[in-house]
This record gives sequence, structure tokens and C-alpha cells, in this order.
Amino acid sequence: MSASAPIDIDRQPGHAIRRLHQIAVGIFLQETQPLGVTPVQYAALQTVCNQPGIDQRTLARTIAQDTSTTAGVVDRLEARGLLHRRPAPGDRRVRQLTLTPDGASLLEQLVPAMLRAQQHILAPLSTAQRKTFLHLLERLVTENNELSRAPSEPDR
Amino acid sequence: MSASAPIDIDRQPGHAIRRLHQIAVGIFLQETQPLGVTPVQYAALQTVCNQPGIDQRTLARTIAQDTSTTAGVVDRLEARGLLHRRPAPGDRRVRQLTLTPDGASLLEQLVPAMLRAQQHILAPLSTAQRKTFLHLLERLVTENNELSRAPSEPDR
DNA sequence: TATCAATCGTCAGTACACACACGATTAGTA
DNA sequence: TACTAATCGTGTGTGTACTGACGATTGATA
Repeated sequence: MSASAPIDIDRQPGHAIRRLHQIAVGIFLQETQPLGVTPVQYAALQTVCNQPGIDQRTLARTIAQDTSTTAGVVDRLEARGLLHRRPAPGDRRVRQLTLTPDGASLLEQLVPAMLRAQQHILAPLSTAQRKTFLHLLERLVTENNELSRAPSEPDR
Repeated sequence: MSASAPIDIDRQPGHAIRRLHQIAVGIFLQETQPLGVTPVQYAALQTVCNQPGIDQRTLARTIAQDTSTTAGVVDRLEARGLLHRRPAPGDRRVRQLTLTPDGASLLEQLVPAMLRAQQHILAPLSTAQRKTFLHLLERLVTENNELSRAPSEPDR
């Protein structure tokens, strides 16, 4: 066995994926600058908007996150007055989430900036390449879903 | 203006990228299970191995991270006795990093598991698809590099 | 040589992100 | 109706990940 060439971090898919994630977050924060919302916070707001009265556990599964992490995210959004966390009438374990008027109006301002960010991320690719990349990306995510530490789980 | 369809989080590139990152981390941890090392810790160990005596700032740039974050990573690796952090002889601001024998032997065990993880991540794709995906991924990372919050910066 | 800018590392503060364990509550079962 | 299992939220501990500020040191300049 001859001594193999030193391993280049930048050549490893996992490292490139981590870099792209950093970049995507950076671009998102840049585009949504004045609104002061993180990508995860946006995902939570959008999901609560789509499904008013959703409970935290379902929210966590929808945005593919741990319940602990989600609790923290909701804490911060509630503290900023962007959503309500109310005990459910029928089940005292459950907290129902709803957007406040402030939350709804912030989300409205957020959406165009968020969409700009998505375009920005993919800007280096041609239209055809974007399509290909997103297709392969989606395939990797869905096929490997179970292997994640907090698998996403759509409505069932 | 008609009410547009509700926005689906899962359709947004940024969200898919975040999911893929989660998955990649999960697979890495699974494959390297008994060794108790995170992807970032591996990147640091590998870089120190490739460039013995590297300082923390250069290490941070190489693994595309903030110096604060890197300090924490190095702290933990040093606490586990995997690397030395010694003041540089010529410049008392600089801390030189070197692997300990324990660190070197751990890294040796780590590499095959890390390579398995990389294969595992891409497993859902055909050989041709993997090549395409990695090519587009690399392009997105290099072209968008500056837009990240902690741009990577190879030796210069 | 005295001053000022740049560099290196660190610290505080904020925000994910997970595993694990816990208490409160509810539902299902003997 | 007691017992048990499942569910929901939360708290703790660990580890990224960034911004902004700071002290110590070094290099460049007047």
C-alpha cells in the first residue's frame, strides 16, 4: 500500500453540503435584513399561517425539527408578539399556535424577500441546471429522510 | 389579484438544503458512531493533520468557520487530548495546532467511516447523477462563497 | 522611537439542533 | 374503575454558528 494522497476536506460531499447550507442562510438573512427573522423562524411562521391552530409537535415534524428546538423557536416568536400559544380547549396537553396580526403582516413582507433569496442561491446555475439540481436534491432528501436525526413527516 | 396558493416549505431550495445538511450530519454520526466525533471536529482534525502547526485563524478559514466557533471546536478536541495548542515561538499571539498520537490514530480510524458516510449520502443517486449533483453543488458553493457569513479561503 | 493599524485569540450574547429525561395529561385496557 | 401506555410540552446538556467587542501582541509609519 502506498501512502495515499492527503484527504481534501473540500472534496467531501458532506462538507460541500454544509457550506451550501451556510451560504443559503447567509443569503436569506441578507435579503430579509430589516425584518430580523431567521430561515427556521420563517418556516415556523409560514407553517402556522398555512395551518392555524397547529400544535407544536406537528409543527416540529412539518419543519423537520426536534420538539425541543421548536419550543425555543416558538418562544422567541411569541416573545416578539408574532404568534399566540394557547392551550387547546379539548386537550390540556396541547398548545395551539396562531399568528397574531403582527405575525401575519410580517410574514406578508417576508415572502417576497424569501423568494428573492431562493433565486439568489441558485443564481450561478442556468435554468436547466437549476431544475436538475433541485430534482436531485429533492431525491436525496426524500430517499434519505429516515436517516436524518429529526425526520420530516407530512400530514397523515 | 387572486389569492395565490399557500407556500409549501418543502418546495423551497433553502429548506431542502437545510434538510440535506441535517441528513448528512445524521449519516456521518451514524457511521462514525463509536468514535464520538462530529463532522466539524473531523474537518478540524483532518486539516491539522494535513498542515501541522497551523494556527487557529487559518484553520477557521480552511474549514469555513468563524474564529469563535473554531475556538470552541479546538477546546473540545484539546480537552479530549486529540491535539495540542501551543504558543508559537516567533509570535506570541499565535497558537500552533498539532495532532497528538491519540488524535492521529483516531483520525486513521475515522477516515474509512467518513468515506462510507459520503457514499451513503449519495446512495440514492446513480453514478452519473452523483457526478452531476456534485458538480452543480461545487459550482454553487464556489460562486456563492463570498455571500456566506464565514467565507472559506484556501491558502494564500 | 512613539504611535497607530492590523492581527490573533477570546468572551458574551443570540439562535439553531439534537438526545435524553421528566411531569402532566389523556386514552386504552383489564 | 384502577392500571398502563401513549402523547405533549419542557428542561438539561452538548455542540455548532454567527456578530460584535475586547485585550494582547506585532508590524508599519511618522
